[in-house]
Amino acid sequence: MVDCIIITDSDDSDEFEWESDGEAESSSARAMRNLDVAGPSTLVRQDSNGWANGEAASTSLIEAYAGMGFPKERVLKGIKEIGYNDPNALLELLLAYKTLGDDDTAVGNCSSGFMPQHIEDEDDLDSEYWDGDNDEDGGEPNSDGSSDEGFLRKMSEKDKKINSLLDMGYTEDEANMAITRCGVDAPLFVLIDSLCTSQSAGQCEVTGRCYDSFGGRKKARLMEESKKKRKCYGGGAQGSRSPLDEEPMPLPRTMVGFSLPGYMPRTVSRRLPKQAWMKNKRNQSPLDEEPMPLPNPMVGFNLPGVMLRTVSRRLPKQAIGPPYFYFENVALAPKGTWTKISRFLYDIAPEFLDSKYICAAARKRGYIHNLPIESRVELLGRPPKTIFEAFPHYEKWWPYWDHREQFNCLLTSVASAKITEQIQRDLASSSNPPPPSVQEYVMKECKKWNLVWVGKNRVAPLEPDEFEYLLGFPIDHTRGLSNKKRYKSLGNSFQVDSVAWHLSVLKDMFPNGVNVLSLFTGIGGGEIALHRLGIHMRTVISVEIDEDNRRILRRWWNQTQTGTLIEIPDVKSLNDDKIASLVDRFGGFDLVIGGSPCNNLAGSNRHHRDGLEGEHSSLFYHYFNILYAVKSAMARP
DNA sequence: TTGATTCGGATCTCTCTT
DNA sequence: AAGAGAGATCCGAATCAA
Repeated sequence: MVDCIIITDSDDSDEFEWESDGEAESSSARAMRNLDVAGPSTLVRQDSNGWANGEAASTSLIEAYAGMGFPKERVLKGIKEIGYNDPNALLELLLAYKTLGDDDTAVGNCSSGFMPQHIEDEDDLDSEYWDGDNDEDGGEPNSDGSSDEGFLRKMSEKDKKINSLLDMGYTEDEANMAITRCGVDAPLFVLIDSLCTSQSAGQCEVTGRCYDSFGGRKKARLMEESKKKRKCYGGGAQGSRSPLDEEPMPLPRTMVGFSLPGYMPRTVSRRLPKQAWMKNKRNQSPLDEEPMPLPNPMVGFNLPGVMLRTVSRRLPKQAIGPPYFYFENVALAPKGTWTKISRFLYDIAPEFLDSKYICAAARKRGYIHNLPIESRVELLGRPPKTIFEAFPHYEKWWPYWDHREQFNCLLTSVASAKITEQIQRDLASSSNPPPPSVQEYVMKECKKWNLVWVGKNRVAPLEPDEFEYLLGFPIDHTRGLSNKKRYKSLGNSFQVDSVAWHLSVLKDMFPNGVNVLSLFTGIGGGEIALHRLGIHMRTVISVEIDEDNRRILRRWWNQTQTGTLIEIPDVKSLNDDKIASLVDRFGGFDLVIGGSPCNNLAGSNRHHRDGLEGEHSSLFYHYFNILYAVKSAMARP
């Protein structure tokens, strides 16, 4: 029994130095952000209009919307029409502009392509599953045509299709589910196949405990039908078995599949032409999930300082905390991955957020959580949103033809000297400005590797401490490791400000602090987010396989925290008994947080992008298992 | 159809330690 | 000399937006 490595009680929170000596001129800005003052004063609460502390909205507002991808001219035009006082209406107008292109005249009659106002509709629809209450019509979550006539026509079509499916022996639930999933315009055969697919997928070959929310009502029928209907996909190819196969794997609690409360309308309007659909089907195993479209822009449910229309999502009863949970992974995972993850996590819609709306570097991530999403609070000391805000000293050598304002995703490795030297040679032997072909090559490499200009014709990768700064970590947080290791650990971590935005709702809910179960802790992005929010961590059970990462967290903990840190190296060792014992010992967990390994999901993995069943990414199922075990242990009297 | 983006990995060489 | 560890240098494709 060596699992519990360390229990630490530290009482000194003032000695840690965020700032290293001899920083370049940007260090003052960095120091400002890294003044690690926890507590209410670090928070900026938004007023009812969504403006932080009633902040004036003029220039920063325009910049904020421009940062979201809206042309400044249109922002100005929108402000002329709406004024500053109603950001929700303004955003809606901008989205309408975007939807309609330049045809502004029709704005008044059009709903936007992705606004969360549809969420409640879908929510209602889905909540029928949670409540087992079918007495309401599922409704049509979204439609471009908003006229009454169009609406009635669609409802009539829908009724016809529901009746057809009822005649075939499907239940009203299933019929509604298929229409929700495929759209009311989908041909009948598409609806039938979607039911066939979801049933066979839902049954898959997983055995063991079952958390079927249908309460067994349909199970026998599903078992029988899935066997029968799998034939339509030509046999039993079930894909490769995961390393976890020897362990009983609970089924997802529901098999609702693609009907996601809180998810965007595009989810339910995916319609493929028959041929494309057939082609698509041929390339998928019966277990493949429907793809989940990503929102564009990827702004999550709301952003600091720019509140969208108030989003109120209703979670399934089983998903409601305690414990609260927070799961993170790459947004651009292989097709169907997020649908599957969501299916395992109460069918909660992922919140897709690109951190470029929070900081100066892109980081497209999906977050599934059961946290409230209203009344989020922004950290004081907003992170820089552009490259020059973050590193003003680079402006000196930045050529005018490099138009980057933000970095791409910070990965786990950086460019070698060979690349930067090649760039230097090419530029030195070119005219000034260099010819378009050279510019194109240089820019491609700069974007690919996040290179910065550090001298005449000279580019260089970001330093590890610059990674730390951009990702919201204290400067020198990972110092002491090799550079290679620092890049790797940082590249695998959270963007702290983004996560803090989501977790900020816990501040008022747990004035006495939280007990945290932290899975795949890494270098402690979640813990640092909580700390920067001024949320006291009474206990953190941290599960992290890498000794270097554990050491970094331990060092940070000892210098900033007064609570108890318990480290567990291997997530696989955290069985139900151990979880029950921890729950007993600490009185349960308030937060279960973690981002499971993305190795097999990430686009830059050329060798083993094997999806959720890959060697590392399949550890997601441990997150799922552990969450359910915690919930189960906490439910016991 | 094209272009842009992407929490990576295998293998080699170099350096340091024993 | 052997081994360990760090760094360097290769290596496309899935996915999505335009």
